Order: sequence, then structure tokens, then C-alpha cells
Amino acid sequence: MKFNLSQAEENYLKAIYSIGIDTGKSVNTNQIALKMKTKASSVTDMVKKLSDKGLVEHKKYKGALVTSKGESIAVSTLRSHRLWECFLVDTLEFNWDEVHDIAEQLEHIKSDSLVDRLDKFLNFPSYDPHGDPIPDKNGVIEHHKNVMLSSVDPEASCIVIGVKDSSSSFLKFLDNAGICLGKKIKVLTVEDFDQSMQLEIESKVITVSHQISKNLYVKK
Amino acid sequence: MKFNLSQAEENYLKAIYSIGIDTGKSVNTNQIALKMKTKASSVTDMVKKLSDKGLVEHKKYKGALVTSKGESIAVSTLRSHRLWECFLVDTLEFNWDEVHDIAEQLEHIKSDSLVDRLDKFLNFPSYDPHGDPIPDKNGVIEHHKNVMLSSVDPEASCIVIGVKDSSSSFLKFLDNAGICLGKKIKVLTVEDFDQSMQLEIESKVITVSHQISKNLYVKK
DNA sequence: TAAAATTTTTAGACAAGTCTAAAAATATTT
DNA sequence: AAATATTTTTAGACTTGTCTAAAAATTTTA
Ligand SMILES: [Mn+2]
Ligand SMILES: [Mn+2]
Ligand SMILES: [Mn+2]
Ligand SMILES: [Mn+2]
Repeated sequence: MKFNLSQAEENYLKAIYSIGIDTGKSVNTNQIALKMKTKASSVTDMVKKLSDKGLVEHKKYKGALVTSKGESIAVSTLRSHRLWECFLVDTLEFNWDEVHDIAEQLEHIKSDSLVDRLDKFLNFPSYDPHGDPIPDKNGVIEHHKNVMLSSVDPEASCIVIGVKDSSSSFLKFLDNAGICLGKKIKVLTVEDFDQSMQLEIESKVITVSHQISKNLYVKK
Repeated sequence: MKFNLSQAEENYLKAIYSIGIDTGKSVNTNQIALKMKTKASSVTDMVKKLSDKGLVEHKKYKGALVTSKGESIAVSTLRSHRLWECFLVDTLEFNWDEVHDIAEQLEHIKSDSLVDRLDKFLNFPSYDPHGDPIPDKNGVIEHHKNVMLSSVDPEASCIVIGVKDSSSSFLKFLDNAGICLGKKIKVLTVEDFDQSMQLEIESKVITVSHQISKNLYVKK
């Protein structure tokens, strides 16, 4: 079967797929509505449509999950999104906080070979500018282990490998704080009251809220 | 006033603008319908809408013309289209017959600086892969003089500078015939009956129909 | 210039995707 | 196990862009 999906359908599939990956469970209507910034009733309509096309499995009142066909479409949209983000940052020299909304449009361009040629031109990158893994041509994607800065113990050091939130405001905050991918962070203290953290970054000390620390992926 | 136009609106504006440039006269509903591959009634609806927005001037039963606001949007869509075609051919190494339909989608991506950054990355090209002039940042566009191969006299020589038809089938024919931009062509004879032409291209002689010769822009 | 042909517009319908408000089902409290 | 609260679905409406068929205007022909 040949799938020529609308942008809306692709966006919903991506949302259902990624919430499903995060939680491991069946995805609720309201969770989808929240992610898609739309109303539950619109979600119900779309889920029905995707279910009719065999792209999601849906049990009334019990939420939805992508099928394998649905997953492969969602993953290829993610691949396209992340490669375009690489292009925008590496080739066109956008800042990492400017590219998400543009990639949100570019990911839907229909062409048999466009994304693969882009991949080749970019020299087959493994991660996008926000540290998210890029699926390969066959849809194989590495799932990283989701260690957040918020779970690092006092005195321990780690390296920033990704951001959970790609919003412009969060990324601008990180720019100002001197935090970027690959940067080494040492956790000095964690405040018991609000879980805010004192961090040492290149011999400067700063304090960040839990809101910040739970949106940064780190390793080691 | 801020214009956030739909893809359909941008495509109609481009069509009305380019037919208007070609003919110099007010553009008929049926001409637009033909170019847009749609029905006259749909054109009437859209022309009304564009007229309400002040982007075209329309007199009932008398056709439409873009206003200066409409023209500047049409030209900036053309600029985007042609720069993306350059990118696809020069950077991603597509053949010139593969890029039109992809650029038709890419031209509608909304971003304040994307097209200008692309322009810079491509080193400010003046022509797209089909020989069409690329408007600059301010919407200034060179209009070339439209000399067709079909109007060249026997014994005269000329150089191919553009194609009027960007369809894949026409461009593939040209590839097979060894005709590309910059190629020198000598007209040997013109058949009186069907205006077919005998051409000499790099010491090979070929015959082409009027259909072909009237779709090639040449100079000298 | 009147009849015929053509072009353009109107009228009404439809599909996609969204929304609000109300009904139905499920989950949580007591 | 009811009563209450929450979630999800349905019902009906709206927008955008399209279509067919019919009416109206314009142009061409005779
Ligand atoms: Mn999207
Ligand atoms: Mn990203
Ligand atoms: Mn287009
Ligand atoms: Mn072109």
C-alpha cells in the first residue's frame, strides 16, 4: 500500500510514536491533545482516521499505539526533521534555537530521494543539533538511556549530550549560561527544598532550577 | 499588513503574475485554470479572495492582474523556488529534470531568513538550473528578452540560455539530444511544412520539431 | 444585430481538519 | 457500591479549497 499522508497525519503519528516511546504504554487522547496543542475531540477524529489506515491501533477509551507501519512512517519523519535541523545549523549557520519550527515544515516535503541525498551531503550525521539520534535509511534508531542532570549526585561530574525541550526560550537560556552539547558539568550541591542545583561549568559556578536540570540529558 | 498566505494562495499569485508578465495583458480565468490545473469556478473563488486581500485587481468577467503587493509576494515565491532548485542541483546533485516538483513544495516554507541564508550559501546565483533569472533580496528581477530557437534563421548560430518548459519529459529529451544550457547550436535548415529544424550541435546533426524549438531560449 | 458559442460567475455540494458543547464511558472518592 | 470527577467520544458547526451543474455575461459568427 502507498501512503501519501497529510502533514497533519504525519504530525499526529510522530506525536503518538514519541509519547509511546517515552512512556511504554498506550497513549491517551489527552496526552496527544497536549502535545499537538489541539482539542481531545480533534484527536479522536484523527486517531480514528489513522486507525482506519492501519497506522495506529486504537481501542475506544483505551488510547492508541502506532503499528509497525505507523512506526516506520513516524521514524522516517523524525529522520527528515533531524537531518534538516543539521542542515540548517551546520550548512546555513542558524543557531540551534532557531531551527525547530523550520524543520517542522521541511520534514513534510515529499520526494523519493531528497532526505537520503541530504543525509549524504551532511556526511551521515548521527545526532541532530539538540543531541537527538538520527534514524538511518532503514529506520534503525539508537535509543539513548535518558539520564537527566537532575538525577546526578552531588560531587559527580557529567557531560551534556542532549536537551529534552527544544524550545527557543530554553535553548537561549542555555546559550547564556554557557551550556552546550559536550560541555562538562560538575554538580556541587542539590538544594533539598526545591531541588535546585549548584553547578560548576569551566570553573564558573551557577545555580539552576529543577525545571532546567530535568531537561538536560547527560552521560557518565 | 502581515501576509501569511496559504500554499494555494501563493501558487495562484505566482501563476497570475507569470501569465501577466508573458502576455502583458489582464489574465483570464481560463488561463489561470489551465496553468493551475483546476476549474474556472475554483479560480473565480480564489481570485475573489486574493482581491479581498488587495493582492490582485479584478474586474468581473475581465480578468485579473497582481497589485504591487501581490507582485512582491509572487516574486519572492519565485526567488525561493529558483534558489531551492539551485540547491537541489548544485548541492544535492539532482538532475535538472528532477527538481521542479520538489521546489514547488520547498518554495512555501515560512521563515524570515531561510531563503537569504540559502542564497548566501549558494553564493548568490543569478540563474536557476533552467536558465530562469533569480530575483534578488529586494525583488529586483532581470527579464530576459525571450528569443526562441524557433525564431533563429537558417545558417545562424546561437547559444542555449534557458528552457521555457521545465517538465521532466522535455528536459530528459534535451539530455538525450545533448542539449544543455550554454551549448552552441547552428541552425542548418527550417522545414517549410512543419517548421521542424535541422540543427548542428558539436558537429552532430539532429532534427527537432517546432514543439521543441519554441521551448528553448537562445542568445546571439 | 440577432443567434450561437464561449467564458465567467454563482449555487450547492463535498472532504479535511478544526472547534464547542453535550453525552457516554471510565476512574476515583467516599 | 454509589456518588463524583475525569476522560473520551459524539454531534453539529465552521473554514479552506475543491468540484459539478446551471445561470449570466461577453464575444464571435452569420
Ligand atoms: Mn510537522
Ligand atoms: Mn531536534
Ligand atoms: Mn508551489
Ligand atoms: Mn526552474
